[in-house]
Amino acid sequence: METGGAKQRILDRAYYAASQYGLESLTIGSLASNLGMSKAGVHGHFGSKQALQLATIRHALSVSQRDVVAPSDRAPDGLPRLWALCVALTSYHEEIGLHGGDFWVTVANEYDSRSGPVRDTVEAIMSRWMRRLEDLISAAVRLGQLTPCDPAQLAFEIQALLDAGGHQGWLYHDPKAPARARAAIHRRLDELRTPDAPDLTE
Amino acid sequence: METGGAKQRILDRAYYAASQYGLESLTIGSLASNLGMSKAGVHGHFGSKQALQLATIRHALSVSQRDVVAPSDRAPDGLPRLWALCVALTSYHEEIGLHGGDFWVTVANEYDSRSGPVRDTVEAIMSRWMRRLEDLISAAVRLGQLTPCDPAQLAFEIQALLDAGGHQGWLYHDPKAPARARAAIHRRLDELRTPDAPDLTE
DNA sequence: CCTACCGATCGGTAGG
DNA sequence: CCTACCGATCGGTAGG
Repeated sequence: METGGAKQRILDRAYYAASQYGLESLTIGSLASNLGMSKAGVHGHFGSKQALQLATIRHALSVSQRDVVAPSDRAPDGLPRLWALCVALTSYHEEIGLHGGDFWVTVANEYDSRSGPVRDTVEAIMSRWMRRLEDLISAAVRLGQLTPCDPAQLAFEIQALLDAGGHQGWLYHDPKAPARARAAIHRRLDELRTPDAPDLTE
Repeated sequence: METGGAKQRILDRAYYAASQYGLESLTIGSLASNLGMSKAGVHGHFGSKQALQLATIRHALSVSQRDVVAPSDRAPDGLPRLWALCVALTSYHEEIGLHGGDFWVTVANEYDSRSGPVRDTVEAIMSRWMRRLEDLISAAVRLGQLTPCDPAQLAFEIQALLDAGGHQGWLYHDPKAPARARAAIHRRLDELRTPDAPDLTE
């Protein structure tokens, strides 16, 4: 069970390419030539282009889990963890500033009007992410950190700002976009925060 | 100068397809077969695929101008016009619920990490749109309808919510997304509104 | 607007 | 993992 093998190299490259151009425009041929391999060599690791797309999604999921979700899970449940998650993601958007767009923003938009197994997988993962935001909001209300509100509505707004932070920065070559998203989320959470809730540290 | 000719039929179809799948996956062959024409017949109207993409963008611009921007321009300058524009766009997102995604949301995300003439055209148009939002915000402040704020920051937030209203509804099959966007923008503008500014009619 | 074609590239397979 | 293929489709052209 080697993790640095050829399959991982292929997935790293596919993840990198899909973050910029999406999963539909991935081609086995260009992936192979970028890696100095033959088409059949790449193809054989997955069996079909769709299997490669699904494997790339799973790879992206493990990267996000490791780099964004897991660190923020060390913060206390409720408002601190919600805010830590937003800071982690917007900071991640700032860091990847030189190597292409955000995988999930790109792919979620690519598949929102499509159908098929790849779209269904993307939707399931994004739904789980929205559920996470809503659960953290509900916990924050239950813990008396946020005044009661509609978790689905607030999660929609937070996700809108996070997406825009990972997208508008690219379209307008504006490196301040993630910070704008973070500031807007901060203000929104701060106005819903109860007087004795913990501060939102920047 | 006939406006209902073959070229318009091609552009209508290309606009429809690109709203769902983007401009990169447009193919002259599938466009031709959808329209009952030959590939060369479609190709001849534009001369190149890139010219077809650019013509489709111009077509989309005239549709948006007619259906979204022009009606809201009849509202008074400043806050009423800004709010009318947001209502017009989110209402449009609700209406197109059955025939594919929003062209600009799809295309802006498709090209945010790409380069080339098509991307440059998309960026220029989206920048002009952001400028419109910022100018309406500045006017509202100047007219004493909004308390002073950073127009670029508020425009970022409004655009984030508008985009999400046109995207999350598709990804999650949730027809309430445009209304969520409208409600969030309404609340944000209402909290910045001065006491004697005109009401934001729903 | 059409038919008939061009070279390039697509995903995928055979055989090793 | 490779070479050598397959049929299909890509954008584009010639000629009418």
